[in-house]
Amino acid sequence: MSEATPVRTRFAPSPTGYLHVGGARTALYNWLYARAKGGTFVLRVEDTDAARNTAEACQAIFDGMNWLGLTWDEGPDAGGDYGPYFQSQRSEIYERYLTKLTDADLAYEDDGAIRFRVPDRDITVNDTVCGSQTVNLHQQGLTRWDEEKSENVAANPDLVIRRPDGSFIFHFVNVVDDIEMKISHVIRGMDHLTNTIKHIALFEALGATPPVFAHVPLNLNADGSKMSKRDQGAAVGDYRDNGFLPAAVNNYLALLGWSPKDDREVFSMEELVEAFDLPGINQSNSRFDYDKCLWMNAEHLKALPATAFAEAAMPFVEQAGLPVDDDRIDAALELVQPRIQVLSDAPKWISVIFADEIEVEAEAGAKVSSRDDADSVLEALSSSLAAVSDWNDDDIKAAIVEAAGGLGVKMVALMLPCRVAATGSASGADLIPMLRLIGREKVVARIDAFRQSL
RNA sequence: GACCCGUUCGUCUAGCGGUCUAGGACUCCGCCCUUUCACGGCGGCAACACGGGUUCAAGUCCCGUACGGGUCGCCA
Repeated sequence: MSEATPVRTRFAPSPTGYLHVGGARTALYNWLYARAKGGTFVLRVEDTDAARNTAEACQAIFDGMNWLGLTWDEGPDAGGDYGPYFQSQRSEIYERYLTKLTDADLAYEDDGAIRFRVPDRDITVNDTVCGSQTVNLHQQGLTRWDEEKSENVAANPDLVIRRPDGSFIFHFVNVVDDIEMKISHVIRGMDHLTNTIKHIALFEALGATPPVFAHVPLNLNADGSKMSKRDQGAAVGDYRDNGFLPAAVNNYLALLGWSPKDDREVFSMEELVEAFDLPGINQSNSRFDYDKCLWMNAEHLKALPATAFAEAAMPFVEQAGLPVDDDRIDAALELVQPRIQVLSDAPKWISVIFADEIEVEAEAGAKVSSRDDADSVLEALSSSLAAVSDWNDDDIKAAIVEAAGGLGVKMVALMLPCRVAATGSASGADLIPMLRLIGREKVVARIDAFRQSL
């Protein structure tokens, strides 16, 4: 029977001006589940709080989801049979459902507002992640916690579903929309778990069968605090700007609160769809680990074909003002692909190839200049490299070996001085290919200049 | 305050009564590889919140405590 019910999941964000990673993960789980089950993923914008909802705020959500590749089958722009997909445009539907309630005497007016008559009986939610719990809302709602007084005060257990100004309350529209949009599975944050009892009461009062619920644990900062907009890694847009791959972010987010139950960690989107299922969702909150997210991105970067990597890196190269038409760009990118963690690192690593002048980092420079033989080492390097007629990797290496031989030291001893003098840094991409790309004249000139500065 | 959910290495997690002297991953450290820098390979440090039960046997089941999170709105 349930097999016959088509899977329809939804992500219902409220436009806040950015897509939060917590929201993105919820969206991902809904998307993944719909894809895995051959179902439909619906995007619905919960913009009933008109004051703070703007077109730009909505666009930020769409941009974030599009970047992640979490495309929706129904929703804004995509259309669908159950629109409109903005709650602000669905008042007529809500009025119709409200009439159902009032006609059945399940709602009544109270001081201009309208309240739903909460039933005085046990209601049970069977959550896929958290198990089942039973509550009598009527009895529990008799008192309520007063924040200012710090004590419980008498309360009306009946739920306000429409304000005196005619606007509807979240709990009501949320349920109505899920009924109207034929949502089969509600996958959302654990913060809604307790509210779900209210929702079920509403579903039942409206004569609808509640969907399957799966409340996923929350993501917190590394220190256990709540993630807010300013926190590192909180906004999806930052990942795009910092050179993360969407697949890597999805991969990391998927693993934060869900596990395939084996030792696999690096997944493509297709593999994620294949492996994802509701029982794999964990029950406890998790903390965001930016380092591991970086590692994940590096893994995805390394797995990219060289052309795809170059394509992904190019915007960052261009933004840094590097000569994108230079024929050494592709070779340079190939050199850094296995080494960088985020695409935005690429320009830093390769800019030294194209720069007219370089600045030697103080710490790196000191490592070389503090050596007694610094001057003779640099001189040997300079003259040896200057004499290379065919500037290729083998001959460059041979020249360094030769310089070392002349000084009676191993080649290894010259690598760091050479790197620092030619690139200005003690670390970076594979040195000999780097020297090749920089070019003989520049390499020699830089070594000489560094020697002068000693 | 009431109610709800949770608690395995610093972090993400595997574990669904014996195979756990608790496995994998990130981070950190060491070794190897190597022309440097990295990658990679190998190895190391590091956890069952606490207390009671149940059981021949508990990380795994039950109860309590502590801690963390959430909900109690005419916010979403």
